[in-house]
Amino acid sequence: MLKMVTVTYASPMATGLRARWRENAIRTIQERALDLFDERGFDAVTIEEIAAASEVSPATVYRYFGTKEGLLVADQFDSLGQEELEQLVDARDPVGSLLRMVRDYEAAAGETETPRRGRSPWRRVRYFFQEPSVRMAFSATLDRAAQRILPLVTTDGMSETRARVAANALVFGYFAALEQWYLDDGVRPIADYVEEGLEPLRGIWSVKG
Amino acid sequence: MLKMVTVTYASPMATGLRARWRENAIRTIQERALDLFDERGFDAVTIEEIAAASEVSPATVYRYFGTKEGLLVADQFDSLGQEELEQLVDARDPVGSLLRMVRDYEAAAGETETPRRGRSPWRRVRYFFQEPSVRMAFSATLDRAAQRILPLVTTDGMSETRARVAANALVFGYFAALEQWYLDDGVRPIADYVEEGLEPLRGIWSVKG
DNA sequence: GTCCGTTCGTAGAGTCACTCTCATGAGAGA
DNA sequence: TCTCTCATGAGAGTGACTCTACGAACGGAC
Repeated sequence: MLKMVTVTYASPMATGLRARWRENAIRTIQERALDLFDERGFDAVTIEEIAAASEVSPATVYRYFGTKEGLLVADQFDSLGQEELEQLVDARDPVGSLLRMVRDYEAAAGETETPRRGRSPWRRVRYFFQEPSVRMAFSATLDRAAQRILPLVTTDGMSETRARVAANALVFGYFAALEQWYLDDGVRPIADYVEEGLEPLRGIWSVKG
Repeated sequence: MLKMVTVTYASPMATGLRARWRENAIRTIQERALDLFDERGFDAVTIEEIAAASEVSPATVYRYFGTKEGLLVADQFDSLGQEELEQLVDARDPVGSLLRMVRDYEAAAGETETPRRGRSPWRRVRYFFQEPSVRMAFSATLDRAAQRILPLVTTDGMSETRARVAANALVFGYFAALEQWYLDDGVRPIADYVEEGLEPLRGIWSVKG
């Protein structure tokens, strides 16, 4: 059975008590889940166990994450509003835009998270590439991202077909770069891989239609 | 629950009685399934019903197709041997190779299948883009295809990262072209969309690393 | 501080995709 | 014709995911 879900994520900077609890629960569930996955493997852990370990009901886990895979693939992209996305993406240079986003993300992550292994993002990303069903869910997220950026990477005079190809190339090219980063044990920053790997794609946006 | 499956498909030109029956069963199951899906929608049909309509046991459906989505996404690529693939793909011009494969496929399909709507490939492809879980399964197939062609599209001096990006761009670019073809109601042959859409990707293999 | 409406987590039952094991029967080879 | 092989079917089981109330606590209004 292959399910697809869209989940509403918390609004940024929630202030109420209720919202605070929610944010905390989300974090707790994700951490407990990751602990269990690391300990016994993704398939061997049930949602019920995760819920119990997080002291919430299974229904709550589904409400927050939609699917088991959603526990790992908390899609950054999906939570972005279309307007925010428009501000981030420059149709003239989508590769550069992506690169900037990756750099910003890495910088932000470097501040809040412990750099040692066993911590994010390593811990999660491992499953993206090792656990087939998670990889699939991640692919689906990227597919959705491609659809969303489609209008943003379409330059004047570019045919719709080429625009679609371009969007997919960009997004799944990022996937490829990320995988190489993972396979290299993350010795260099992700941005390096994206920059080097996607360089040839720049031609797509500088060639005449 | 998101499952991933690899299924062994029938060897080409099976000669025995047993094998013949098998091939026939596979066709029957797929057709009955498609009938039911068209009639009541993908989600509303259970494997049990498909099995009953095809006069086989549910276990057999799973044996042949692995998943419910597998009934629609009978991956052409997965059934190809690596050697065959190597003969088909020219590392100098992967886009051209893909184009040739698409043209051959369309030509072959044009002979055996009725051209009118409601017949393949239209009937099946509709689900690729409309049914989320099927779309996901198709993405996964393409992802696997990208991994398989990786060594075949790597030219001398191309870094591994760029090779990965190239493979993904090619395969998911094809996805994009196919979707545009679908959205256009298939008025022009698929090959046209692939040719036009992937044209800018040729630069990837003609640019210096 | 109290009351009310809304929101949100929980309980519980149900569906169905998918797995596994085992026994049987029918093709395939001698 | 006999036996070996192996695919099929039967049946039980697992667990992801859904749906429908229900109850409680939050937040605002006064």
